[in-house]
Amino acid sequence: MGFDDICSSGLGLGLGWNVKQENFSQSDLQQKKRKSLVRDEHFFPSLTLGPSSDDDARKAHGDDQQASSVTALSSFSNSSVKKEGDVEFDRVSSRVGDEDYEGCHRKKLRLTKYQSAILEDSFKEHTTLCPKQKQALAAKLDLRPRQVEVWFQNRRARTKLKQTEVDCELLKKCCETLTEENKRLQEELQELKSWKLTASYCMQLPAAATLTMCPSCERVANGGDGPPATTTSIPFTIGPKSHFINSLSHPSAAC
DNA sequence: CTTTATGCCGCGATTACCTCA
DNA sequence: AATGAGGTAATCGCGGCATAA
Repeated sequence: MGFDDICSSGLGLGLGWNVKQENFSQSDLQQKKRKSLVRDEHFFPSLTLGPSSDDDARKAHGDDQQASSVTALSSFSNSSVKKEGDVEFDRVSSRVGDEDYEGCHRKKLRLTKYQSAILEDSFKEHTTLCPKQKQALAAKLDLRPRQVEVWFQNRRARTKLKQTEVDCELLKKCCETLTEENKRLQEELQELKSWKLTASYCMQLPAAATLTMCPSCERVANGGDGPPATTTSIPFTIGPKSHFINSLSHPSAAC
């Protein structure tokens, strides 16, 4: 990968979040729309009591993992009942969740392959969900909407983390390339400086003694012995940079 | 029009659980 | 069997935004 490749990769030094921020700004728009939706629509969380539905769902999905007791930890509580029918119901109940978990530590749900696959597919389509989509997805996967919401949040976080790592790597490479370039330019500058010294020294000497012949292209400058066939009337002048620098350091490689 | 209160949502940081080597 | 590491679901707290009063 060359320097140009790296620098044209669209990566800015501000850590290129362009794509993602686009996504988020879109989601912001969605969010704004959503907020107006929320007030007009009523979502009714699907409450299940006991683990049976979970088991059924897992059987139906051909799950190979043990059914967790998540449903048993569902948002069924006094506070939940009070807020049933409220849009905020699921979120509020889940945030009060720890108290609902019968005073025990939280259990951890392990998503099935089927659930993960569906969620992944959905994430590919849109990284954020409107309440309707969330509700539908939750119903489809037999999860609580809050769980779907959490999954999307964590998924976004993982994506961002991965992207950060990728950007970090690119920046590292970019830094290495620039360091190399800097080193090369420093060396070139040194050569130019040393040539300048040499040139100013030569200018102080008689032309005949110094300007004889370019060792590479064999062009003779004013030597004073009459013009040979290949002689030009142009004094030995500075050639193109590369020629000149090379002829100083590696005379044989010049021209 | 401005201010204040409220609700909703996403995010970052963190915790807690689970699996696997 | 014990254990440490890694993955990830779940929680907490905060800030931004929209809306109603």
